[in-house]
Amino acid sequence: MIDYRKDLNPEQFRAVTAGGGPILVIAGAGSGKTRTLTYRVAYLVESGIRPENILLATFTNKAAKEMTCRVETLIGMELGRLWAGTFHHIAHLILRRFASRVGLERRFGIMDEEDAAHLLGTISRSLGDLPDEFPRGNVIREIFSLGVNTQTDVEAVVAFRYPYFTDCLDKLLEIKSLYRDRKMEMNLVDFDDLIFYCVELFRSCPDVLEELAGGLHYVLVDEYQDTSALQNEFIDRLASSHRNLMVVGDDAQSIYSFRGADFGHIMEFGRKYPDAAIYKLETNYRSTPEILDLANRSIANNERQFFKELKSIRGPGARPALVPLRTSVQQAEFVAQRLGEFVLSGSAPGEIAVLYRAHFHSMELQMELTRRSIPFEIRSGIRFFEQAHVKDAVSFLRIAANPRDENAWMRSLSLFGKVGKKTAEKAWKKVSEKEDPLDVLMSDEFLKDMPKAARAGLEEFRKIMRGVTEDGLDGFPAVLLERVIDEGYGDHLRSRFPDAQSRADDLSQLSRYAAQFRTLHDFLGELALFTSAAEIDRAQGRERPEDRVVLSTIHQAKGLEWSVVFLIGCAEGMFPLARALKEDGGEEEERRLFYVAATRAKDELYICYPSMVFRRGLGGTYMGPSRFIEEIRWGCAKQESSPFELWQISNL
DNA sequence: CTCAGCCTTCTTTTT
DNA sequence: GAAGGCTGAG
Repeated sequence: MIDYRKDLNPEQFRAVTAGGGPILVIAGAGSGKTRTLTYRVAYLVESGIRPENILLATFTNKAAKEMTCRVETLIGMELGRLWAGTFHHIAHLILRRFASRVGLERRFGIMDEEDAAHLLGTISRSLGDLPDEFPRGNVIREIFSLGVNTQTDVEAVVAFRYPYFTDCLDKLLEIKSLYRDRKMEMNLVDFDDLIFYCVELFRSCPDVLEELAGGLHYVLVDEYQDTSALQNEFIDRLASSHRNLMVVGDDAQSIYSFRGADFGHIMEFGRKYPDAAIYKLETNYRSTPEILDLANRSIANNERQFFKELKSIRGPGARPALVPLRTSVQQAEFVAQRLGEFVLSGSAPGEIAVLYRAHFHSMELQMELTRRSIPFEIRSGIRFFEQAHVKDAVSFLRIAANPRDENAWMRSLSLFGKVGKKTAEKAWKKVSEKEDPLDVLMSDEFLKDMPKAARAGLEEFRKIMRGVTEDGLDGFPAVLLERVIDEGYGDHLRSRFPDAQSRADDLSQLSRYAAQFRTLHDFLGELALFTSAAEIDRAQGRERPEDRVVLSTIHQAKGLEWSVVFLIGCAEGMFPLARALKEDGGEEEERRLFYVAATRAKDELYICYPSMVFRRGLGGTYMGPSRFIEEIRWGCAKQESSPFELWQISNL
């Protein structure tokens, strides 16, 4: 039995042992939010609620995995059929079961963002001559996505967020409808569709909703401040039968408005559910008072927020260091040197993180760390499944799983010598005429009137596809993936990439991951929703020992903590990022991001900024320190009362 | 007509 | 560092 009183503070205890009904938990940074949620699940299970009657929605796969593990450790048993996962994951499970009720085929495939953007680009180009300022595929995708997530139409999104595309509106609407048709033809859905179709399903099929919501006695939502309108309706409906909905979040840490998140949802939860109980967690266990003081002073500059006062329970520590530097190269040298000193004095590298606003802010540091052979783990940049070679190899499997997936055909075909866009298109045309494109591929007819030069390549393609399809759909995904590599993709890698070995290693890792899935559909479905190699490691329970310094964007650092945090690139224009300030409420969102970054640190915080920023073309420009630094310093003329310790460069 | 290689452009944040 | 556009070669 768990001793809740002993393990939890009074604030947490009240939230964990609360009764039913709607509950809002405002959880400040480092106040034990995850602890509260995991104990709540444990508490429910110990009170006799069956795991399959509990739903726990999170934002990342990692958070879901971590929380289930922690609950299992707490209660000393496996949770089996607990509904835990990201919104997309849960929606995916539901949609597989009820696809036909919303007009989808049961075996639909999932497109990632890159595929979606590419398809949208192709569609818009097919509309003929477009002005140069017409949005590119990835921008169109963003516009549509924002529309779906905020539950508004394209007109509204363009009017409020993209007024400069007003002239393109008619074309955009046309593209949207073509996009919908093409997805249907190809039997594909995009990320947003997963949730959107579920909500449609709930709206139009009360019997389905009743069945699902009836089974969910308790619904818990993590990171509620980052939910979109669409996700909100999804959650509300799932909790509609029993109304035992507990949402946990912190309005001060809402940082995803760019993809439709609206922390208005957390602010207005009490109005939507007038009988909601509200609990606040305001004790911070993580950071020293000095670090917390800095964070509190910063966020105080925001107008729209819940009032709360985070208190540290820790003894005094060092003031956060403010480190002015001349250039980003010097900044990289400083961080690398300081890291070296920490490691020499016995700190574990895994207890240290370097955070930044945007991927490319870490370029110089990456080079410097490599030069000094300081091992680091980078949690940003290209995501594992979006790397070309991973998508290439997987595209053969996608054809096998869903022969109508034109994207996959085009991608695979184009990989071979002398097969370009035109030949690939021609091949697809021929193959898609018949009911089963794979039959045509294997027949003699396939090579007829194909360009002579391309025949060898097409033959190679056919060889791989034969390997992948000969067992029908009964082959194990891991085996099929190996076959793609053995039957020719391995050669392709070696001939094309200088780093073929490391790419091949990626694929073996992928194949090991694939081994846990029985069918191709299970594998491909999950694959689209996972995002990083690190997540594969975690999913397989072999997280490596923390022997590396972590480099991460602030976004990806949310919910994590380190003993020492370096926040780099705190120059005006880099952070807040000039482009983000153009958005409505952009400054406040950037400040929340600053708040998230600062509150990741337990013991020491270094805030670094280069004063010279090199920009493309025009040499170096002088940039002052971030306004987030200046506004905190303002009014603290005396160095003794400043929240910062100014770092002397001569230390370098 | 088709492909491949070179050039320019842009690079916020992510399930 | 990658994706689209342009141009020369086949």
